[in-house]
Formats: sequence, structure tokens, C-alpha cells
Amino acid sequence: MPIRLHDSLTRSLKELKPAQADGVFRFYNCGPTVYAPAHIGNFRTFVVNDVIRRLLDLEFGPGKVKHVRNLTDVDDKTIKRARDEGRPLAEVTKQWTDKFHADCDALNCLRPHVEPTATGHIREQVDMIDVLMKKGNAYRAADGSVYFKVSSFDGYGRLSRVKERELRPEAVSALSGKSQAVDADEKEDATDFALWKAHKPDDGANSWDSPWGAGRPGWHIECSAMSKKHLGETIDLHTGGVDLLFPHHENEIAQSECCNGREFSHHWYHSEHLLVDGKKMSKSLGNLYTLDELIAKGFTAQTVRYALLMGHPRKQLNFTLESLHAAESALNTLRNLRKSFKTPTPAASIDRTAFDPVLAALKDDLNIPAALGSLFTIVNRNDAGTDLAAFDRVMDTLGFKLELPEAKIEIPQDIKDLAEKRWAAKQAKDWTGADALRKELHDRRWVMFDAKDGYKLEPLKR
RNA sequence: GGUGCGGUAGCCAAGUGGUAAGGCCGAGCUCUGCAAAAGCUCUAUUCGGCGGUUCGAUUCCGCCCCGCACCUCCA
Repeated sequence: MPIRLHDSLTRSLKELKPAQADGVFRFYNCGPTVYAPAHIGNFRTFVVNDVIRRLLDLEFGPGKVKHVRNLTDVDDKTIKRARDEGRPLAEVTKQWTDKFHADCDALNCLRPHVEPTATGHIREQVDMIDVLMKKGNAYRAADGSVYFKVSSFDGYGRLSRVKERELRPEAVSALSGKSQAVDADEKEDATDFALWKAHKPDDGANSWDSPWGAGRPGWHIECSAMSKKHLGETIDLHTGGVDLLFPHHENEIAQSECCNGREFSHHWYHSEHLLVDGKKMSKSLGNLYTLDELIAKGFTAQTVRYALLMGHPRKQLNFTLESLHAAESALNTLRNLRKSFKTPTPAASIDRTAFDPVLAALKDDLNIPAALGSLFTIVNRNDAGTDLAAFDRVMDTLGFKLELPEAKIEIPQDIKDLAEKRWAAKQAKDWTGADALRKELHDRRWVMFDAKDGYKLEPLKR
């Protein structure tokens, strides 16, 4: 059964398959800007893309998928951060790249095969801009910036239907307003966008030479240049969050197709935003979570991963602390369930198809909630068989690591002492004393779980 | 104003022209000094509202109401 996935360009379900003769599936996923910790909204997209990657590996074989995800390590935000902190840009972006990697690892996201950086591909970007200049798709403004001439590309707006949109009156005035004035004055048309940004004092040392003078690449050109270098002129699948649909991906198409003279990507996929408490995350609403903050609340990264996968990727998902609790319980059920499966003997005739409906749901437009539903349905009906390998294959595809022991938590000595006291009281059948100590532990946010021959301490979850 | 996506049980969330998956919570039971864990069982005569098409609509069509997002920083 082939993988079918919604294509944002044609707005239809299309089969995923490698177009080129070598049979390698070329997958480009827009990565983060490394200037701060990514929030869980960012991670919804990366976790969804991780499931795509795993599904592709399953379908075509791990060696037949090439996954590229970029790091934007030079732009207004990264430069501002470095300037504010008085540190070199490379140092700041390294710090946040490392953090991003650590978070991705915790969430059990597979590393892409190539993770190119914008600063590592200045020449490739300059080369592309050069071609666009020569072909008449770009022009140099008086200040040395280079802009893409949107009117030179007939296909512009096909992805985002930008021509069908009408600019809101406020948006029109904003274009001639203060924040846009610097660029807008230099541009021939308000819709043109920067390929190369002439050096400004605020950029500091972050400047590279180019045929058009010192400066730095615009944001959009990096993905065009890096996907071309690592995947070739035409790729099989390009993904990102919905907000990238316009202008980022629209602009990528314009640059790449004008430069290369051929289709840029066969397939486009955009995952919807994560909402927190019903609203888009934003600093002003104070509803922006990072992985660390959720872990500090006592949840594991696996729980966060599960919660991020509870909704259909193309629908907005409302994230709440309550949904995290639901995820935690569901994951726990899965964890217990796993213990009931057995490692099959090689010769045993086992049913490897038991979980096929789960995989089928994933292959049907990445319907993760349906896949999860199907998984539990199979289990509840006792149709799961006993094959651990079949079960694990499904868990692997979803990226759930059930066998991993949870991180060791430090238990303070005084808590340990209280627990010992209670255990002794219990052994002495001093129920009143034991209950009082249990309550005391609870007040200090620890829970004691009794077993036949011992006990376990866990911090109280909030 | 334009564009797009939604409104399904207390919460989250699939789905289909033929009578509602699943998860969480909750309840009951088993087990158990208590608690927890674990296991079992139960939990929408109903799918935003009003019309229409149809033998039959939550599913198709029309209108209306409500929510969210996007409209050149943004996963």
C-alpha cells in the first residue's frame, strides 16, 4: 500500500514516490532559526515530519530516503540576539543548535541525513542569485540589495493563491509604513523580496562578499540553494509549517524554478499550528511552552511527543496541560501492553499483519489519530497477537520509545527517611502512623507506592 | 475585507450516504491494611442551527451562527 499525502499545491491526495531513477526519495524539511529554544509548536511540526521520515524509511528502506533539514543561522533574529548579548553570531547559533538537537533527541526525532546551514552555503546562494540576475528575474537596488522580481515569474502565487487574496486595508498601509519603509523604498514593487541584503551597521561583522557588494543572503534563498546542493534541482517532498506556505515557500518556488528552469518540488506538505489553550502561542499571551518547561512540570519528552501527535497534522491542535495528562496515561497503557508481547522464535509462525491497519492509517494522509485509534481498537479486540516485533514496528514508526526507562529522579534524603519510617510503620501494622506518614509525604509532593516486598517513590505530578 | 481550516460525548479526537473508532476523565467490579498500580466492565438514540436532496444525512447541497489561523518576522 503506497503512502498517500495531501499536496498543498494541488490540494489533493498524491502518492509519495521517488521520481528519480536511483529510487532515492528526496525529502526537504524547513528547519528552525537557531536564536532561542524552540517551543512546542515548532516541535509539533518537527515531530510530524519525523513520522513522515519514519514512514518513508519503512516504505522505501532506510537507505532509499534522503532527508535534509536546514538550520537558519543568519537572519535578523539571530543577528539581533548576538548583538544584544555581545557575542559572535556563530557562538550564539551554536548554542541554540545544540539545544535544538538535544530537544529533538529527547523527543526521539531521527536526525536528518544532512543538516545544512545558511552560513555554510553562502557561495551556493550567491551562485543562484547570480543566475537569477543574469536571467532577468532579479535586480540590484541602489543600496546594493538584490531583489527577486515577482512579476518575472508567471507561476508566482500558485501555492498560496496569493493572487486570489486581497490585501487587508491595514496591510496595504503597513507596506508603506515605517517598518517596511527601508526595504520598500528600494524595491520596484512591494511584493518583491530580498535575495541579498546589503550590509547595514546593525549587521556588524556578519557580512559576506558578493558581486553586488557586502551583505548577507535573504531568508528564502537559503532553502533553494541548500536543497539544490544536497538533493538536486527537483525534490520529491518539501515540508514545513503552514505559516511557511506564504511567503517562504512561494518565494522558494519562484527562485528555484526561475533559476533551474524546472519543477522545484513534486509535493508540498504543511502541518497546521499548535494552539495553546485555544489560541496561537505568543509571548504576549504568555502561553508559549518549551520542552524544558514541560519537563520541569514532571512530564517526559515522550509524553510531549504523544500529545503533539494526538491531532491530525493538517488540523490545528489545541494543546493543554490536560492533554498532556491524557498522553501520559495512554502511553502508560501502551507501555504495560508491550509487556504482554513476546519475542518470537525465528521459526514461529506469527502474524505480522496484526497492526497493518495502523500503518494503513498513517499511509492514508498521515492520519495519526486514526492510527492511534486503530491501534487501541486492535488491542481491545485482542487481535494483536503476541508478536513483539510487529508491535515494536508500529511504535517505531510513530517514534514512541516505550522500553526506555524514565529518567532517574533524585530523591532527597529526608524524603527517603520519611519513606523508610512509613515502611517500618506499615510492617509493624501501625496503620495510623503509616497513613500519617503517607500524608506527610504527599504534602511534600511525593507519592509512595507499596508493593509486596518494597515501595517506590515518585514526585507528585502537578 | 480576502483566503483557508474547523464546530462530533465532561475534555481531546477519528470517521462514514445506512444508522457514531479510539484516548483521557468518571463510575462499578477484581485485587488490596489504606492508597496506588494492574486487569475487567460501563459511559453520545446523537454529530453548531435551519432548510433542501434522498427510502435513509452527522456524512451531499444551500443559508445562517460561532471559533481559529493566515494576508509578506513566524513550525
